[in-house]
Amino acid sequence: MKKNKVISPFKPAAHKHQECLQAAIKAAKTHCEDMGLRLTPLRQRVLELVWQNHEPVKAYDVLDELKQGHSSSAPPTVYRALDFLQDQGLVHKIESLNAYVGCGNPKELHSGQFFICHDCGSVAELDDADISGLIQKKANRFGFKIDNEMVEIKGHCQECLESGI
Amino acid sequence: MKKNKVISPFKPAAHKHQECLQAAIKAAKTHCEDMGLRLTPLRQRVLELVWQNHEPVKAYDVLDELKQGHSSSAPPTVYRALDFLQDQGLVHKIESLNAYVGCGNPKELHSGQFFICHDCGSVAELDDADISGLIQKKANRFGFKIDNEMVEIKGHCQECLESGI
DNA sequence: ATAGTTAATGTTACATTATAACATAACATA
DNA sequence: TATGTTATGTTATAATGTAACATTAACTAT
Repeated sequence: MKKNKVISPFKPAAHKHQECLQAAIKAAKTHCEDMGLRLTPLRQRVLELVWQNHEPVKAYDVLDELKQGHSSSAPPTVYRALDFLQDQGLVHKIESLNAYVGCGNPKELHSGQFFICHDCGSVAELDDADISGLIQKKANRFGFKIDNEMVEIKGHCQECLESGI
Repeated sequence: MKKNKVISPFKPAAHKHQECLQAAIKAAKTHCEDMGLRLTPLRQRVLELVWQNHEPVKAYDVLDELKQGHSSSAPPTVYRALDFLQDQGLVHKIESLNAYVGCGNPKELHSGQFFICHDCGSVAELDDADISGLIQKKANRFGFKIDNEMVEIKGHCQECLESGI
């Protein structure tokens, strides 16, 4: 098992997003089956909507799109589905944006470290054991027991820097 | 200059909060004078309210208290003051809580790393160059230029663990 | 001193994000 | 099929945050 992974790079080079999305849905299905949980059509649809691109998506934007095919949707519809997906590690919430991104790595529950480009809006997720480990070490020094870590880094991705926006 | 500081420890042992608050206000005054900025009575009052304890405070709670002596207060009153104080590094926003904490270290603009106890609600701020440096190093690997880092760690502080809540 | 300028605050209205509470429907299984 | 559990529907409202414009206070340069 690699310890430090780039879960999701910036603007994955020349990737066919349809396949990317399919893979995520498939991983989610497998994960839920393994866990004895139900990836209902509603939950799957919300997951697909979050996965439409590699940018964080707002709950109410998901809601608007969800309504197109599912007129009974209301805020709780979306928030419940997002809660479920978050609990399973299938999406992460970006706290500093009040927005959600898909995660293709539901296997091990993790928090992840997010790098958010101000220019293009896209997000890269790392799951870096060095960062987690260092934070853990620092916490140990004053007897703090970690439940959950949130690391969100804002700045400019290489591609945007190079294109000189 | 020390590189790794505990800006604000958990439940500062046997501290007289009145003095703690006074020191923060004084530091704020000095900082604003140095910068040629106005720590108006309103801004100072908001800073005092945020500093009432070492826990994150909600904007609307500040508003409620502010209204007691300043009946014309409305949401923009508080958010403007908080924006000013954040810009000056006098308070930090804890994004994962939508809440604000005072910072006694306005000198150097910094992001800080926050350790938040689920049990007692208090927050410790580190300004740890090792953590920042490591994040910086990881970012460099994929050409990401950091503007701002947010590190918010949730868990249980030593005191609460020991008291076995 | 005072007119012009900028910064700060007042005020109203509204936008965005999220949850409570209870009703109904779908599913699981004895 | 009766029964409990999980998921969804529905209404209402809470919590968080901002836009836009009016007014007041403070600063600046004559």
